Amino acid sequence: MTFDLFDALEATEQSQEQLAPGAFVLRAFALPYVQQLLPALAAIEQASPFRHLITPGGFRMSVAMTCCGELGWTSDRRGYRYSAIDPDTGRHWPPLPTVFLQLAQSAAAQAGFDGFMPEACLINRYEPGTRLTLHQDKDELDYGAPIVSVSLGIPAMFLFGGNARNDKAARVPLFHGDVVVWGGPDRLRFHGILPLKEAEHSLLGRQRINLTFRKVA
DNA sequence: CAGTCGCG
DNA sequence: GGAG
Repeated sequence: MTFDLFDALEATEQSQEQLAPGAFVLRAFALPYVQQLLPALAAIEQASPFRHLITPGGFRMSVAMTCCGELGWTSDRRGYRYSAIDPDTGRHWPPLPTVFLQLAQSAAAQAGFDGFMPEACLINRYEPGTRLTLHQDKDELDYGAPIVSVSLGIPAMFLFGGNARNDKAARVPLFHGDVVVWGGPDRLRFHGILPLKEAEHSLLGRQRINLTFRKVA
């Protein structure tokens, strides 16, 4: 039988780790919000279903994505962009639920970023095998605001790299309820997710949901 | 190059 | 031969 610490670990008490001067892992920070988060997520998914985006290179992303908020992030052969309209439905993205905003603002403040006002929340759905290669979040006009990233469901190995693609990336296991916040001098750090291991979560099944909050403009 | 692939 |  195979078994390791990565499979067994899951933070149940809140704690804080500093990855860099402007980057923090807030363990279990989102747990008090989960009961309200999940029904809000179900409503968003019904209005703007998850879809696999195509990169400018013509490849299908393994993560399934949707968005909520005034603006949503999308990609196609023409490039990456933020849009007020969901290109799949032709309608506005669902509004940012109050509980989403409360969680994002309190996590940002906990990491030292007061007054965070995101207008976009990108929602990524991972299944075992799904990955996100090293990239920068640089489609926003405002790099003064941090990125707030919430993990729900099965664990994932987060890669936190440097400001250059070839910089060696730190590996940070992320579990249900963990929140990562990075901004200031670390706002443009490369980051990604290794292919997820097979796992099952009691609330979310064989999936990981990631909420990423950004101030776009 | 938010991708896959080849190489080592 | 597999992971990164």
